[in-house]
Amino acid sequence: MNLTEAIKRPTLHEELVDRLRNLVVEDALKPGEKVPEKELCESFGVSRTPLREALKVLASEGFVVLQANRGARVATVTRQELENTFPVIARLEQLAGELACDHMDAAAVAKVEARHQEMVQAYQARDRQAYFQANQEIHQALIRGANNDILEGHHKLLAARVRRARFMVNLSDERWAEAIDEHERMMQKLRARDADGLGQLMKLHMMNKFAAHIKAIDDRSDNLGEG
Amino acid sequence: MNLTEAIKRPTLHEELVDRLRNLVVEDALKPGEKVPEKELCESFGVSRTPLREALKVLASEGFVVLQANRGARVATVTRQELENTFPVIARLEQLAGELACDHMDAAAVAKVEARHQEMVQAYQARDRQAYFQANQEIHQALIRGANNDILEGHHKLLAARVRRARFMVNLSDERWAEAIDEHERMMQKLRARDADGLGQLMKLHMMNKFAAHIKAIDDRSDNLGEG
DNA sequence: TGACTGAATTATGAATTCATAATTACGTTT
DNA sequence: AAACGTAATTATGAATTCATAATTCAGTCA
Repeated sequence: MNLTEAIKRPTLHEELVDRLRNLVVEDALKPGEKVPEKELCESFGVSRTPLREALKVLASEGFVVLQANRGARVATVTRQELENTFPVIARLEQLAGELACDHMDAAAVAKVEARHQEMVQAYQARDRQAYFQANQEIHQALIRGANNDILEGHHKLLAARVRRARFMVNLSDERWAEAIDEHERMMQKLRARDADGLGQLMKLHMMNKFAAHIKAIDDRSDNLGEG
Repeated sequence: MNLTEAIKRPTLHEELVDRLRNLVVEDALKPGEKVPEKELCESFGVSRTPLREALKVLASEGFVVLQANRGARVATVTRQELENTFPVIARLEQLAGELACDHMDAAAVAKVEARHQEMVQAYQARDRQAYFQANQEIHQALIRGANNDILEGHHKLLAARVRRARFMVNLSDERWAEAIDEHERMMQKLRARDADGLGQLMKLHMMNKFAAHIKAIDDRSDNLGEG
């Protein structure tokens, strides 16, 4: 055992990147808006240099777009981008499911079981907030259980990139019931340590989730007469 | 048709990020070395501000690691990281293969065919340089053919991250012959527009490539007595 | 009144400066 | 001579400054 663990104090730079990314993901900065450098500097109490460094990083992650001599704007997530991102996330989740079956220990599986029960209860109570929370924790636990930093990192970025889309659409009752059922089957595969099975289900679950998402967006567009 | 296409002059920032990343990928800056801020500033003719911005981006991409108050070092690609990265790339290639079958037009397929022939000829001439070149172009064309920017971007990053590993190991004659055979079968699937088939083969091809890679590394370690 | 011109203002990109942390060099002590 | 402690030097992170590009706004002319 190593007693001299490296001290992990987050640097100003990382801190700024995280805070800024959250502003975008949590929708405090709206898509298309220009990023108010000055105000952010004041509210964070830093000068422009570290803030701009953070913006460059966020740009490389796709959360903002830089326009030469015109600063940064919050990236808009287009329909096309959603459709491109979804399958990639689905494949990463598939891989994660396979690896998680092999790598998670009993304690980790038990934790997922617990979250799963919480999620089912949230569903029965029709508590969307609690449902989303438990749902996200389950997926995170499975990704984490895959024990693959690269996979986790890329998944995290992609998931954050489309998370904002969640604010846009409501989960239909029908889809909600389906999702619960899919999760139930996923748990069965996990208990049985059926790696390929869990992977397949997770991929399918994601693609279904995304299809419902896209459908909800389309329906709303129709209502607004946007073709 | 739009005659007023936006002028795409690469900004100093992007230019720097690309140049620096190339220094790492092409092994001009060796893993573990500290990044010589001063010299790079002089050789690029820029001040520290934009260079450091670029370093932050490279850090988020994983090519360098930042140590608080101790600057940047070129990231070392560990065995563990290779083993984590390979399966992720393989899944992305699988998805790319499936999408490419659906999206590539006849001209694009013809181009891949041509590169494939060049690659086979390079193999027959045992011209490793030409082989690697053609091989990479084929994979890039298939990824591009998937017509999915998100997929392409993440694949590009991951591929660049492990590309340096190519410098470390030699392709064995046995594996070389296998690889050619796998590519031949991939072409058949592409011609037949068998999306799932091509995806499966591309995943398999990647995993085989990586297994050979790992084996070569292990063999060399054995020779050096590194256990 | 509305579109155009050009000066004033502001925002942006990049260099420079400054405070501080880390490293090195040196002298002291045992 | 080796190890420790301290001063000098260097490197780093971040603020500030500066030159330039973009935007705004007032004034002019059709």
